[in-house]
Amino acid sequence: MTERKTLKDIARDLKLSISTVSKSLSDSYEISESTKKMVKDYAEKHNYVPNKVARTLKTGKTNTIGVIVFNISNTFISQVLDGIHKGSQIEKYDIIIMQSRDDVNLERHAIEVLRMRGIDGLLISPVTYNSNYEQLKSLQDSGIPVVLFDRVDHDLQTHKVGIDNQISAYDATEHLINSGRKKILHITGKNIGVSEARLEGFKKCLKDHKIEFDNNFYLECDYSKHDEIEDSIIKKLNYLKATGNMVNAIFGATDDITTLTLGILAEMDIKVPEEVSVIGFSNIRIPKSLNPSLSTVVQPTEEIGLVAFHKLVELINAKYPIEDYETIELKTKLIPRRSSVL
Amino acid sequence: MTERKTLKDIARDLKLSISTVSKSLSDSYEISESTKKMVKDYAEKHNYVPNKVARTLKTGKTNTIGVIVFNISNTFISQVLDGIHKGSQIEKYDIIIMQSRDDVNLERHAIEVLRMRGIDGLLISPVTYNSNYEQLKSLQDSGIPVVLFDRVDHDLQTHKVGIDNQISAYDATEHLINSGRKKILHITGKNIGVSEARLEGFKKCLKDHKIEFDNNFYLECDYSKHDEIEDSIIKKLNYLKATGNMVNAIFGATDDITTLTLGILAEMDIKVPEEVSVIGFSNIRIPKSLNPSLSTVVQPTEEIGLVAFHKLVELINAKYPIEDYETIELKTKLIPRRSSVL
DNA sequence: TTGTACGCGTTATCAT
DNA sequence: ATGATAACGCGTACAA
Repeated sequence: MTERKTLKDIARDLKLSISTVSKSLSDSYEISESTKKMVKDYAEKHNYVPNKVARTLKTGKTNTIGVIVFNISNTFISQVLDGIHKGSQIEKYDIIIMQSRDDVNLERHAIEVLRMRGIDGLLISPVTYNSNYEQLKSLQDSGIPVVLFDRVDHDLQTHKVGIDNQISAYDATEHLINSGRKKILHITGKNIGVSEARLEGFKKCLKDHKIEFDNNFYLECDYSKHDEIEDSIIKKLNYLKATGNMVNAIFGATDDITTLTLGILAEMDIKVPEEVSVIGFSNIRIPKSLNPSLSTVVQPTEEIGLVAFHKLVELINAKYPIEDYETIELKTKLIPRRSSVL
Repeated sequence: MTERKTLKDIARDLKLSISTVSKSLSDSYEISESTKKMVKDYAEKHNYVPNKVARTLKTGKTNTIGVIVFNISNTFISQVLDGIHKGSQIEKYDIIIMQSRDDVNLERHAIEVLRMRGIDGLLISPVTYNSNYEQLKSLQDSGIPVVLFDRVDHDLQTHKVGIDNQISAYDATEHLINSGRKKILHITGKNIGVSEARLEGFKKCLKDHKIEFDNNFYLECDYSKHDEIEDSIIKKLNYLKATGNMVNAIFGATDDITTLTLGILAEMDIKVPEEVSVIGFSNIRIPKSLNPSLSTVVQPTEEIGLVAFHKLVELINAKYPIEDYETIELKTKLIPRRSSVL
């Protein structure tokens, strides 16, 4: 077992002082070319790797940012993470990812862990409206900037990066209405920071088309009990069917909900789009492989991650506290496919 | 902006020594209950959080493990990561994830970064057979254990956690043959550490059924050029069609390949399974929402992550160097659905 | 029961 | 051009 070399080891072996070695490796102008070359060669040969932990302790810069999401294996999230990762490659930041699993307490724990470990900044898609406001605020106050993404419905004063939820929902709803459907079931997640704006867009569209919002055509799923989502959708559809009040269209407010719904409809042998049209927010890469190909509101997932990351780095590097925070709403794209077109 | 409190601050404020404070917070028996209470209360009130960086420098333990995968947003990978995460919650480890993007040089860079930053262990799904063998070996030699998962076709001596690729492929192939298909196109990734065993299982099954392996019915996709995979599949299918040598079944060796293939077949208006049966390795959560519902070899993704993680922790905590490494092959499950059943 | 002093590996300041 | 030394925050052996 070969232990890691340190500056001290090299200094001893080369009969130099630690500081000379340190300066050589960082290519300081104070050191002669010959010495630099000798040190570098020696370091290379014995594959010296600087100890970032020590450097961090000294400089106070961790060169690490924390990311808190509800679930890494969610397709939308994993694509946003991809964007964040791309940014981090350019800016030389490491990424630590923590999951909240849509549980406020786990989210608080994640924030605590990241704070202890030391991060230069935090990207977070919060569990609910204003979840852990105090903790995030305190993190900010201690000099660690925070940027919100995706679920931006939160009172924390900072940059926020999401999409124009209301407009996107409006457009998707209108697409259903224009194809002749008026009995639209709206399925969404409970209090997940985007649901409200999407519902508003949905309602506004109904109103503009003189359709009354029917509370029977509304279902809220509890994201913190992820396994129950499927059941609650099944129950709702069965109920509507049994009461002779079946819808002819479904609006899915998240990608989990939308793809689950498609599978359920297939199992219930309900024809899409003949009997029920479906449109949804979705970011799976395979909507065209779905049954049937799914009409979707596509979010610029990678871009969300990338933009949020750059905004965070901007805050990290800011010399003076920023007061002028902005909320960035990226554009979505409506892609009609077979699930909503007869 | 409120700066972070340190032990020193608390000691000063409470007129105690740093070590008394330190010992109080770690609940040392040496300190009187009253002092401990006072210190803890004060720390709580001023929300003191210990500096993990300093602790790491002192103890040499980072309580962090590194994970290197080719792409976090791949469904299979993100589910494995989920398993790793679950394990880390129990064992109180932090996770740093790096992406290799199926590029040997990026993989090497990731290893370097993790080594600098300091990790207690590494989980890796390597880019190719024996990729960065030297670096991984050297990491091991410096006392950082490494565990391979998923792509375990690598000469590094260590624990490896994957699936019984050969048997799984054999069973999937046999399923196609039993449903009457003999002209089977095998689509796989080039040199990705699982492809070989899966191909072997495939070939063995053909042989056992007295079907000759036809090189025309074999396609290798370059994973490091991910965008080109779709094109190469389309080209292959068109070629087979044009030469009047179309297959009546497709075996997809990875989930990316399989779902892409389904989408392509739909666009080419080739009926599945009437004209072409499809079976594949896949771990998307929605195979039953696919078009048509996809027959799959389901891998125990989360379990792979969990087991690999626990094996790694075992190595980290091992008092003496382990010589007796094991390769764990978890069981897969074949789920026939509409894509392969007439 | 509490305090003193040192070291982890690095960077930075100040001498030589 | 090179070296000595302090400091980052914590844990711990040892002293009081």
